[in-house]
Amino acid sequence: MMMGLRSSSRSSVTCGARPSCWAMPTISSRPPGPAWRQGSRSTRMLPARLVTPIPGSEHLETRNRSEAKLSDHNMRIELRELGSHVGDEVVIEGWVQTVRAHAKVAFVVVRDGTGLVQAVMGRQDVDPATWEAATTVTQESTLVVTGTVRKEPRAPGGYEIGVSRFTVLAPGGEFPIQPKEHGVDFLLDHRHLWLRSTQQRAILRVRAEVEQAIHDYFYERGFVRIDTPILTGAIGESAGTLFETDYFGERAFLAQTGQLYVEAAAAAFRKVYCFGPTFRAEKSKTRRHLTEFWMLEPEVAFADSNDNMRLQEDLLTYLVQRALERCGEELTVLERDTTLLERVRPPFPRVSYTEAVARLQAAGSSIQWGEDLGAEDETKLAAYELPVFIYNYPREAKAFYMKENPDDPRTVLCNDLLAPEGYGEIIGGSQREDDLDKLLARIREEHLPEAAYNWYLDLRRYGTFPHSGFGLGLERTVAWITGRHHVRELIPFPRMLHRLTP
RNA sequence: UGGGGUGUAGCUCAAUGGCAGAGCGCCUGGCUGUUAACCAGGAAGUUGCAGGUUCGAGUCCUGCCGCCCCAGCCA
Repeated sequence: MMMGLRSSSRSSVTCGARPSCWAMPTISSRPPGPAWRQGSRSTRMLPARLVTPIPGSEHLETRNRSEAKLSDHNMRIELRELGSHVGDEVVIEGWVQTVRAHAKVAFVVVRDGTGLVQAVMGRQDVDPATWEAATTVTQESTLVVTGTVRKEPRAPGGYEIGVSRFTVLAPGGEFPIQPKEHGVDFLLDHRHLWLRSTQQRAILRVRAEVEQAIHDYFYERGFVRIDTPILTGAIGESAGTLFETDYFGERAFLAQTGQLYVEAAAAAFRKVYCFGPTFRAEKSKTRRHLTEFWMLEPEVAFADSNDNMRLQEDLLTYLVQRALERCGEELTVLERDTTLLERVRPPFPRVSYTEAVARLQAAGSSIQWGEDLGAEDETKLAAYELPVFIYNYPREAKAFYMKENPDDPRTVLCNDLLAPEGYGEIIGGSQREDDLDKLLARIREEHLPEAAYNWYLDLRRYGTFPHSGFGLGLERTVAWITGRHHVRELIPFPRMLHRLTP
């Protein structure tokens, strides 16, 4: 959340797990596996067939349409529906994944974004121009292929298309990303092309599913989505961690949290959340940091810190279950061991900060009460199968807006949630200080600009109320669910230190 | 900002201080069902930049630059 306000070798990217076909260029150093075989999403969650007769299509160029004089039975389909078209002559559009051309038979594996299919032709079964086109086409060339669908156990995905027409809409050129490992830097420089690879597609599908699950979860529970501003005014010392921009001659900053705004909205709607991009100018260079990332921030009126933790574990359980239920193929492609994910159920273990320090000291750590937990400490504490809550930190280690713990004023009512398997902090939350005088005292103690927080203090002047909320880092959460090492792969176009393009 | 690595063909990497190479990709040819196909051949290099040591530097030394990992900061 917004703690910031307080004061404010190279390696090869395994884009995939194994050095393998470009379809899953991976950061090197992983054992080979069969992930590339899992190209097709098959028929899982296939809704009604999305069949569109070619004659109605607007985007195919005339020449292609005229070349494909289709009978009434010819249909343009998406590859995910392939299984329901066995025996049909269909038209597919997509990109070349691999080509295997022999003297008298050729195989072209086509990806259309919804699935994968092998197009096959015998030399004597097609005209010379078609044969020439299919045997000289290169990776990522754009195709329109007409042919008959049949079951074929030898084909990837179990089906293939016997080609009758094969049209190259555009050449693939010398596609930079090859069927092999690449370095991280190279892949990130080509992120716009890397997205097409099997593992990257799987990763981003899981991300999209989790995002949808977030909205579904809160919608079904009566939360109101509040979109908070991205451009914000000056708020003082914390500027070092904020991206500054010019706002008609005024200083403005890109938001690093929506929390203050959802606190205001909580008094209007009781249960609210915001979910959007957030910006941190910290010069962090670790696998857990991005300068632009997506954060979910629920805020609930009349919820105390315990209610807050219950919401967190219930939400996270829901998100993990959704990913397991609907992204099984993606997790398989990613070679994610899902045994631990399947056990994610409330309640999660709860360890107080004070207890955590005692445990760490007993284990030989030199940490002293009052110090914030380091990454190594967190990893030790997260040695559970479930995510673990660490709650009630010393107030000096946390943000000004966190509510003083009535049972131990040295601490505040807050929690971090540490994911297992070394993924670390994915949530930070707290009960908010709802007492005007105490909040004001904290703002002064931190030497924050009081005037900038005047409207925030109004929330305590006019019908103040107990409330709690938290911030969940989307990329960190999805990194854990998908088992990826670095958050940069969990966002389509990562923004990091010294990386602003593509 | 510290600490540790690393930089050689388009890409991934080799090369005791002694002729700069392989695989992939690309081009040419061969091969009825491939599975990252395979076989044969071809094109492809200012070894990150600037100095230095040496008969000789990709290799050793100094400085600079880029990137990666870890830490701090946090989601």
